[in-house]
Amino acid sequence: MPSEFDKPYDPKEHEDKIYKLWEESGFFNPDKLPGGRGKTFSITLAPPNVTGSLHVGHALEHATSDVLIRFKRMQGYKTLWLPGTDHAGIATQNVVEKELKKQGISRHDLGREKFLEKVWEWKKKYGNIILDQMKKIGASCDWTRTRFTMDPEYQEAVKEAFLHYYKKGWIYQGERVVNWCIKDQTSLSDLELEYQEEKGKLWFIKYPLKNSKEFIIIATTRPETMLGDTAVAVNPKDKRYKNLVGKKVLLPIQNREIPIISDRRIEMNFGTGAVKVTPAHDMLDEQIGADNKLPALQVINEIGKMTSAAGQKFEGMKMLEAREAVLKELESQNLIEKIDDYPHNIAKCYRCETHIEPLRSKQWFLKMEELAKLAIKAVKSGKIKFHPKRWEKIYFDWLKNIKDWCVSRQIWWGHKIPLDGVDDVLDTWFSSALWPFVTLGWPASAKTLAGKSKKNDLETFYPTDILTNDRGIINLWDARMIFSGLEFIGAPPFKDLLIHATILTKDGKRMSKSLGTGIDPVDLITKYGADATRFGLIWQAMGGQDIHWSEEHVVAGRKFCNKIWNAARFVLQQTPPGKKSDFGTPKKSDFEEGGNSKLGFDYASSADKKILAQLKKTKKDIGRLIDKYEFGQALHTLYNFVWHDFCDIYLEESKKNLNAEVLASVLAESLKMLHPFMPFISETIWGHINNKNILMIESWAS
RNA sequence: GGGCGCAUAGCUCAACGGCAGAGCGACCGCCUUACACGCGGUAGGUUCUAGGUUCAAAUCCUAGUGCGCCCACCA
Repeated sequence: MPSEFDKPYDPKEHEDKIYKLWEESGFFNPDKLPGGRGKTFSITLAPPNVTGSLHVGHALEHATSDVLIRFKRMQGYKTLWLPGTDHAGIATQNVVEKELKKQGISRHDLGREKFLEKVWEWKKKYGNIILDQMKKIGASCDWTRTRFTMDPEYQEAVKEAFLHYYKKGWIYQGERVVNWCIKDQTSLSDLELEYQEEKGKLWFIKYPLKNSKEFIIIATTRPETMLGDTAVAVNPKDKRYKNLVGKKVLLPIQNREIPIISDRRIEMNFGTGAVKVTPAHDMLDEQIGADNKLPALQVINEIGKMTSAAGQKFEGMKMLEAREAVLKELESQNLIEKIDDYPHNIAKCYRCETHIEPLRSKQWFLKMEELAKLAIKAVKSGKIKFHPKRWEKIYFDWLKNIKDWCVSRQIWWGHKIPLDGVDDVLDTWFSSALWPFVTLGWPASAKTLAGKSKKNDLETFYPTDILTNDRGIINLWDARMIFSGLEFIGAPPFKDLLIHATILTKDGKRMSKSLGTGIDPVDLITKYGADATRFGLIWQAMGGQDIHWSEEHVVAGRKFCNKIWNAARFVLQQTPPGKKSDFGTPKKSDFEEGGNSKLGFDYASSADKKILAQLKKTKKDIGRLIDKYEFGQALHTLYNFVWHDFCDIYLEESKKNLNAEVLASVLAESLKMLHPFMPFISETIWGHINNKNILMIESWAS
């Protein structure tokens, strides 16, 4: 009886040791796993950004992936869970810039090369913190295969992918109004915006008609852009303005003649039904401008200041200063009809929260039409299944209304666009989209397929079995991985896409680091242990439903650990030292009449028979539930069996009427079932009752 | 503006057409030799509201209220 059993279970005494044991065994690596293992089971980790540390949502994701991997490993699959991190372009550039700002340095002071060195330093430090956090929660990833989205091989792969599209004619350069962040100095995709309601105003401005004393009144939230107006537009069905279409107005301040045109996209019910058209600073206006062959006048530049086209009076002013100046001027000319309060959504950069300035700019685009079709078909046909199914809708809605993907970014940290004379980098999601196959060796592996006796990773593990992530990146990442996999490999990157619960704060708000509402899983692990943390997360995240964070379940997990610990202690007390071999596992025949092992049915009491039957059922149920990704249900079932059926009833019974063999084997089987969920404590106890194998690779079926 | 999700015990959540459950907390007994991170017991619910379908509704339908999320070019 080891003395450590004399105290309550203390995870700190065991977890690091156990993790080291697993790592040294080599069994995280599928190539080192014993046995035949014809079937494979693979997951590529959703690579966390190297921007900082993980939160409790990641921990849930990693705990559930680890349940699957450990379960399948014990079931005899050749299991690979491939880890890594993402360079996360703008996000990482931003945090490093912030860090430098504390020292009073900007990235421009350093210059591109020196700045990138700093980012690499950051990556080295924080990339490792993230991976260490994963180890703490017990993730059984194959660390020998760890990848980073900027590894040299990865850079080659991104180049290959880009050029593949380029040769197909799907990459083109276009000058368009894009979402421009005036702080980060880069374009952003629609998916990289966040909207925030602000108390704005709606200004009603009188535009004088040419050769007339009359006005047409337009409504706008952005009066400063009027300096770049090249038309006024109304709906063709709008009777109020029918006789004005085709006439001209004299644009105030600029004294420029601009036409009144009609366009069906104009909403009659908004404002006055007449709209100023500024093709250089609004996406809809740009389209209207293109359809009506209007010129585009850029009056705001990429740093958010007025250009010479805005007129001498305004040139060099910041956008908001210009707004005041323009309004003052209009006021003095008595051209403001009225001002309404108008709360509306303002687009902001999702990384730095600066207002987005729609701006005309030369960017690289990837044609999406064919790729979107591929992605739609893969899910429609059932090759890829969403869990829960309803998330498909988010995916289809986006793909069906897809716009070409602006893949260029004007930042420094990222994959360079592999064309001569272009110093832009690629959208970070362009490289993430290739993750499931580049991490398995594409494109090099794809070229060396023929004639090899040993299969390479891509052949062996692609398509992966399941991917799990938060609903927030269904389109940003999942959709793009799906069409990339289909385009480059000819097969979807995974079979199942599991959208897990989003963990909200107790009062239902999104967890956010900046708001200080995030919870660090490492704090929980320190306080309660990794198994308890895993237990709490899985226990609470029953289905795909959002959950309000609640630490009580982690408390329950800690208590459960102690319960298991003490049950093991009791069983060890009932078994004389040196009789480790008695902890065999029941065989199929043990559950059947006529079985002749000493655990056998015929030898057992009714209590023995009952617990063996309950064990058999529990094991079956748990296997079925894990395969359905119902981890919470599986854990509840297991908890009920271990605590109530085994400890409360059978253990008590065995105090009166001991069958040491049955007692020991039920403990052994319980540990196996517990292992995917609570790997540390189960492995620790296993070490005391069995000296042949480590539990991690014990056979589930037995 | 459109779409989706949620509303069940004090709190966090199960149950998805057939007697409403768990964890945490509360209360009352117990240091019963595995475990007080425990054991035994108790209290606590008109399942958001109003209708409807059904022999039967927390569960299905309709409308409403509240909360959360996503999408969208009403400037």
